Amino acid sequence: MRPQKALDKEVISGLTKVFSSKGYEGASLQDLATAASLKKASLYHRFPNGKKEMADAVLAHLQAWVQENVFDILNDTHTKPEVRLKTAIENIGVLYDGGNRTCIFRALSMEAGMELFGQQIEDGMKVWIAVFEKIGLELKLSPKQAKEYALQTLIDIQGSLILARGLGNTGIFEKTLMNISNRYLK
Amino acid sequence: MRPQKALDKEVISGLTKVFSSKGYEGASLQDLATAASLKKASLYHRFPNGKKEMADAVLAHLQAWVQENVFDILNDTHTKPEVRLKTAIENIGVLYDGGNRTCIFRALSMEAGMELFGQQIEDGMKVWIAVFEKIGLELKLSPKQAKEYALQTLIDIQGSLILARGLGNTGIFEKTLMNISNRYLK
DNA sequence: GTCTATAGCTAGATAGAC
DNA sequence: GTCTATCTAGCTATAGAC
Repeated sequence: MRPQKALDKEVISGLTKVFSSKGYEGASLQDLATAASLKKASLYHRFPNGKKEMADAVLAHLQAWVQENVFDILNDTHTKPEVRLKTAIENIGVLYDGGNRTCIFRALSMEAGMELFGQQIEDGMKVWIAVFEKIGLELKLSPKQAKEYALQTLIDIQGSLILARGLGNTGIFEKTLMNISNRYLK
Repeated sequence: MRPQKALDKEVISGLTKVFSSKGYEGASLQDLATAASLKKASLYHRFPNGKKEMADAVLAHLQAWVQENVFDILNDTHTKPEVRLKTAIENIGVLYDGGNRTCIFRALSMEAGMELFGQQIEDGMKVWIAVFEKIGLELKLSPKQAKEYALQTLIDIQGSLILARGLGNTGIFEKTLMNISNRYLK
């Protein structure tokens, strides 16, 4: 075997950028290979099932990052909930590169993507909602309020990312993250 | 000349559905032709500059609809602002088919689309914000609040559309429209 | 494990009959 | 104005050398 040219992490990182910015159909194998610093055939060696498997790997990688840096933080009952919330929201800022990166759910939820990833997107969103609902309860919100705040948190993140991109103004996203925090902690 | 087979309105309607649901790259000429009840070559007769011109026509058509059914309503100073707002929000519900339809800005704002439509999306969003800012002032909000409410209105619409689609639950969108209304009129 | 080369197909777009 | 037929370029994916 020839030596491994690109590290797995670099490959996934490149694929993530392409899928996030171009969507599933918009991402060509040529784009993906270039971003991964590999030739197309080498990508197929690592992902024998092709493009779908590459996107699955990206989703899994992001899911693991979010689990570690958002969900586990929010669920860490050894820390005060106010601190957990602040840290988690900071990490959400990192996840979306301060408003410069599109959410993968959005990128993969155009029609063709919905058929392939619809279930994963739905399940993923439900976990986000459940985790924010839980921290809301720990912050002494009523069950109804906790549910509403959790939904509004996701709406704010997704909506502000779209506006930030459309207006070319990442400040909208950063401001929205602050609003989310203030809503819980006021 | 042979008789016109499909009315302009039906053609635009078909193209709109395809671009909205599949995005710019995801929409193939075959998809577009089928939805327009025409063959590919006939589409090119109506849109000599191809796919880009078709998407431009869809954008222009939606813009005109929004102008008439949202912006003009909100700006109609012969009616009380409370009534204008309610009517405009109802029409936004119609525009997005109660949460079933994706916003065209979102569908066209993946990377390839941003290069082609970025300016139109930015300009379009700015008009939305300006119009909602104006109605906020008429409803006696402070200038700062009017600006914030207008931004939040767009964030809520875009975000709730994404959640509605991702979760397969249009109720989230309908609920959010009510929240927008209540925020202004409380 | 990475590469060059290429198969097989579909994309966007065009020519020309009617 | 609509159609069938076709072009070229790009797509996803594979074969096989190293």
